[in-house]
Amino acid sequence: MSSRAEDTPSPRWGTGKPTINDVARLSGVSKKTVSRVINRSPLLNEDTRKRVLEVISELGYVPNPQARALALRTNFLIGLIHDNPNAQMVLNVQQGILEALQGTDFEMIVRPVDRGSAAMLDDVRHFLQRQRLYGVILLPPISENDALARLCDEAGCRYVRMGSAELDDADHMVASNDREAVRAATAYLIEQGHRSIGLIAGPHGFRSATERRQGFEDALAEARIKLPRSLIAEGNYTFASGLAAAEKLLDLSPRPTAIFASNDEMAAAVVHAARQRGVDVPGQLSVIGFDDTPISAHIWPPLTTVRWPIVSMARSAALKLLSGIGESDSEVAEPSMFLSTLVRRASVAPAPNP
Amino acid sequence: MSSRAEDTPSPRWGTGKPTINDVARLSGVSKKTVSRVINRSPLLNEDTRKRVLEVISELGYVPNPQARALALRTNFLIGLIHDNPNAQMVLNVQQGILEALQGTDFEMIVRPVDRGSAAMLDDVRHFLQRQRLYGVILLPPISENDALARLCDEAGCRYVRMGSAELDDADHMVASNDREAVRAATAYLIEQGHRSIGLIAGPHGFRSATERRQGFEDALAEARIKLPRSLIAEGNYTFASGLAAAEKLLDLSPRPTAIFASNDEMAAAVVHAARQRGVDVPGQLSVIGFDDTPISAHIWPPLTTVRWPIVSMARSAALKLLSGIGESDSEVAEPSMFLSTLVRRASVAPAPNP
DNA sequence: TGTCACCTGGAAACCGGTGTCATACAAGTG
DNA sequence: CACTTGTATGACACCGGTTTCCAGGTGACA
Repeated sequence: MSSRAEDTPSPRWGTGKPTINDVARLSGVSKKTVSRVINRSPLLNEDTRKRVLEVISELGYVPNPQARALALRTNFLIGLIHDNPNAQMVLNVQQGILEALQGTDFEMIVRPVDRGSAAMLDDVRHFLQRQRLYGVILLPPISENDALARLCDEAGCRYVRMGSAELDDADHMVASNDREAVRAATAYLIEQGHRSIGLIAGPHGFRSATERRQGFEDALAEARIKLPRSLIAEGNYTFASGLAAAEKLLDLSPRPTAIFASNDEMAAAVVHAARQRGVDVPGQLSVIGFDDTPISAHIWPPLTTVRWPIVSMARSAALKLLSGIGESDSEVAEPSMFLSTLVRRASVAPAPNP
Repeated sequence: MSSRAEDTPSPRWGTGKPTINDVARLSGVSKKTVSRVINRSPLLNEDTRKRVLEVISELGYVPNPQARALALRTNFLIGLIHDNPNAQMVLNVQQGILEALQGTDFEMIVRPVDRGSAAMLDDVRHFLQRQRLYGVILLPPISENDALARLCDEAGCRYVRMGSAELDDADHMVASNDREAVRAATAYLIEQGHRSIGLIAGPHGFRSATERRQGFEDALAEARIKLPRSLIAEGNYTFASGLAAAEKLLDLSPRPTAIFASNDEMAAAVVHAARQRGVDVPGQLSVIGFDDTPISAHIWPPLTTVRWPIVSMARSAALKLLSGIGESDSEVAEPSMFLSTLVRRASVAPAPNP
């Protein structure tokens, strides 16, 4: 029909949908009044509200979120920025966030990033500037990156970091007490008579790794057990790295009688490596992991591990965002510290007699 | 300043950001011309374009996506609707979709739903109506729900279903050839001398379950092996259900010498159950799974399994959405059928001599 | 009854882009 | 030279909500 078309994506919505004007006309009030009904303004005649609501449901009117977003200068989107340490964890976090968003107008958009990439910060900056999200949630391990938090500040974007460390800043952080949880787990091994306990630490520079390692050392120190350097191996939270670390520990002589791995992937690798060389778990080797991911229950023997309430933490992080960080009107503060607990399964047995 | 404030969420963006008007003023052209530059309109003087681009980069101008969305009646959001069958799979799909969205203005929002819930369809309907997404991608197993596809049609929302069946409708579907892949996997077991092979089927009513079962039966029929009913157990793709099914099969006498499980979770359960009752895998029992999720490589022994190119499929599904389904101008059709392949690991051995 | 504070609701502006159409100007054409 | 054709640009309405500002109506109170 038109003489020439400029190149634009073809629209699709907005043809048959009723607008706020239709509602206003049919209920005999102004747009503004309808808007007041939608936004639950308290200064509003009860009869008017009812009438408008009737028309709304009759017409099946749904306010256009784009228009709302434009007018309100908020886009009702929460971002989840993560660099996938573990699929189950990411999905649990998504679940927690979505639980918090339930019943609100907010939605979640997901942004995986590449921790290793040099362009990571620029990517995120670009992302934040373009999308102008209401706020973002940062997942460990990338949440430990302070530059990222500064970036959010600069971009004027609210944020909450999930972590496994002490709270530096309760307004922007939700954390679990990894150190204490690992101390308790290690103490449990010691209780079972183990004296030669190997540690597969997390990657250098990660707060969670440090916390877990400290918890481990706390327990040994309490029991006055010395920790030779050789009993410490490092992995980067992947199965492959755990395998290498486990092999190193299992080749020691004398072999440790127990190993604490800083996450389940690496603990699974320990079990894997042990089986490969005919070492019986838990008969000759006890193993404890961390995370309580499904794999810990599915392998044989099922892993004793530390469960951290990741879904609750994520939910709390999202609520914290929505309740307006640092704004004085947040009535009930969301909890910021969560307790992890030891889940006892079959991968731990009393230490064999020498 | 104002005498009274109505209750609205506090805005946060839009205070300091340069707008298209700023760019227009500073480069001495009209808004429309700036808009043309942004949208890469071809009818545009090269010098003007350069000048505007300079001003844009100088100002650090970023177009407001909400305003664009409103004007274009499209919100540049792709929805992923899934009911979590498996964390790794969901995450792989997210990765594939995001790869496809890379460099476009689109973002992905995630919507997990509860397959069991009666309110599921209403939830989704409500979600689609409210968000007015550009399009959605449906993941199995929920993608097999025809009512859901109809819902998308009614809501005027583009969609692509990912599946494991034949293509009913290549415009709206991306699929893998499960049947053939399972046939090949089963044939491999037969090649290894197995004659008594158990099947842990997927849940009744699921297309993927049917396809895989048929592939299994195809292979047996080819080799003229009879399949007694007792060798078929059913699970619902969870570890727990796999455990129950595995126990049933392992308690048979004579015991099957191999088991094909319709996904890795259930295959892992078979290994788990076997170990529990001292049956050696693969010495006394060979196992094959399906999906090639990480657990298949991490348990001992590592599982032989069928890998389907889920990331590529998801990427293709997203590209299919973006390229405008059913619109005549889609130049190169996205591939719709993907081939799954057998990954041979240590869980299969030749059948023991009776 | 007059004054005033307090609700309520309408008109118009606004959020920040894009579409339509008109216009100015250059080049091609018979 | 008048007339079409085509290119580059601008004015202005519009997307569908929200907000500002103001006026009319109401009840309380002197």
